[in-house]
Amino acid sequence: MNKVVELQENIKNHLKEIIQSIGHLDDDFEVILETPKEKENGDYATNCALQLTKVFRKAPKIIAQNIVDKFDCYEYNVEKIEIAGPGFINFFIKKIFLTTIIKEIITLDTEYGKSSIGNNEKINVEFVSANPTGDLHLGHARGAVIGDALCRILEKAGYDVTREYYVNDAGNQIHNLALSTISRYEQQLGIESKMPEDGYFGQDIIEISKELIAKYQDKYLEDTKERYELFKDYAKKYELNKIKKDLADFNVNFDVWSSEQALYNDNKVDRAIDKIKAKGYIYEHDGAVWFKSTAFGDDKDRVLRKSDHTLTYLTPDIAYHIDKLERGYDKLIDILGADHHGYVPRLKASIECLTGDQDKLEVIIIQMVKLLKNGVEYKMSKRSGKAITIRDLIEEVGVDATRYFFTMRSSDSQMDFDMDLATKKANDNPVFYAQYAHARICSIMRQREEKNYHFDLIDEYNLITSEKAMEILKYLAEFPLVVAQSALKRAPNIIVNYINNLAQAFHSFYNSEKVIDELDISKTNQMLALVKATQITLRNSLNLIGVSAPQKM
RNA sequence: GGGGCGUUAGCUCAACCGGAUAGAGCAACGGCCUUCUAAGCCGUCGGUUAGGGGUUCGAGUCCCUUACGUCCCGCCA
Repeated sequence: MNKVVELQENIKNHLKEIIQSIGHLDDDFEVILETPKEKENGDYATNCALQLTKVFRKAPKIIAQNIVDKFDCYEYNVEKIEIAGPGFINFFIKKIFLTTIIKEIITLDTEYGKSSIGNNEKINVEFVSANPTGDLHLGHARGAVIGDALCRILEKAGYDVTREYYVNDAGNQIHNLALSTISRYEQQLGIESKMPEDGYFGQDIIEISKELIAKYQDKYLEDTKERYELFKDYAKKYELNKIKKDLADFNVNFDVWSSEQALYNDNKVDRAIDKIKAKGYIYEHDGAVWFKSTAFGDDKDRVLRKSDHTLTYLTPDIAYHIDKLERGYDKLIDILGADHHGYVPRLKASIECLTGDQDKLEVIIIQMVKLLKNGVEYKMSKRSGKAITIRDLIEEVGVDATRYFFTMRSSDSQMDFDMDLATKKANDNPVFYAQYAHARICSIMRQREEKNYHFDLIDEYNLITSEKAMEILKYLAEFPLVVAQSALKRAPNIIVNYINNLAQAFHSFYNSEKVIDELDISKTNQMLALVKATQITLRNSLNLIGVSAPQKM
């Protein structure tokens, strides 16, 4: 906890003591200290007097006055304290105190922003998990970006994070992938062959068939089990490798790739059914095996084993979640597309049934992305072969811009992705605003080296006093709190807002005062330290959303 | 019919546990490069927070309701 954050905590505790001393003994009462929107309203403000009107049966301003009378300004580095509006208490912190953050940031460097609110809790974040049957599209890209940013943020906030991708390498869609590959293979060899109705019509399947021909020529024209298995595995691997490469190029990396097929191989799927059965929530009806999920809040019971004895998608997925929990995670987070939200209650029902605690699973729903091209909606379809893929985004829009664009929106609002805007007008993208601030600082630092100025790590920077500089300092100091809040709310977009605010504060500062003043060496040294601290914080915050911090632009 | 998410400035979106005068960017308009990067800064314009009701000292935020958009409601995955 840095000194500024510590001060906030101390002020809160002090206020609570005062409130208790004047008669409100409720230990659960929490004093809220917030940063007012308007600068005139101080560095921090509390509404506690307003909240206490009912307890004390007095006007809020009188209560506020009672509190203010007892407040020890000297001890808490408060320069001025005042009562404003309906009864807010506003605190103005001594400027010199805010500058103590500079030394701390420079000392911590890449570590700055860390906190321990996560308490090393083991948390598993599963995201993307697209079927290995084609390219990752726009929706996957959004999920990938938000999932990855969330993981980075959780780690910074002190969680022990595992990034996991669940590969659906069994089931119907893989069957169709195999049939599609066989069909393309035959077509490439000049044989008339019909694609399956639910087949995959993308260019990638044709590529796979070409590779198979290069490898085996026309050896597999006969319809055999061997051919089916071989082509299936080949296509699966091809698609999965492509996904892995696309994600890696998108700056998204996973710790664990879990296979659905492996769950079958290890007999974990049958065991999952047995476990539910042992709890007494399995019954048979119309020749199928059902899970009585309505007992756990689902709106209808779910089939686990169909009357043709094959399993539904849900069954291995239950086994998968049980497996994750057995691997020792305190919490599972699934990041799912909005089209799967109806699936959540049944999954949670299974967790509730088997562990008695459905809150072990947390689901983040990512709303749909609508693609616009030339002003009209461009339907995404994995099978049309015409959809915009994650690869297209990397090449046409760029990794940084795409990541920034997806992260800046809250995951529960739908968004339009305007292809023309994202590509043609790339320079207007807000990501450049933040990166530019960083590049400007780097430029100052280059000058520093040329002119051989240094900045010493002193405790108090007495020559930094301007309003613009104070604005920056306040943002710098709250960074660890912002990260913590972003982690707790599972909301990476909070970081983007923060980056924007900090960049703005810096640009404004930059335009109003010179950092390097050749006539005032000691002030220059102090200003350089402030700028350095800003650079570190900008870079660390950009890093949380996987966006680069360029030296030059 | 049931449910999830959304509806805030012309457009795209913010708004911390219910707080003070609802903020940014884009667009429009007017200024600022002899000075560390003008991909920037400063200013102007822009709002019945979809409509209605309720809760209270106080509501964009909580509750009810209506409308609209979107997604889901399978022994598909």
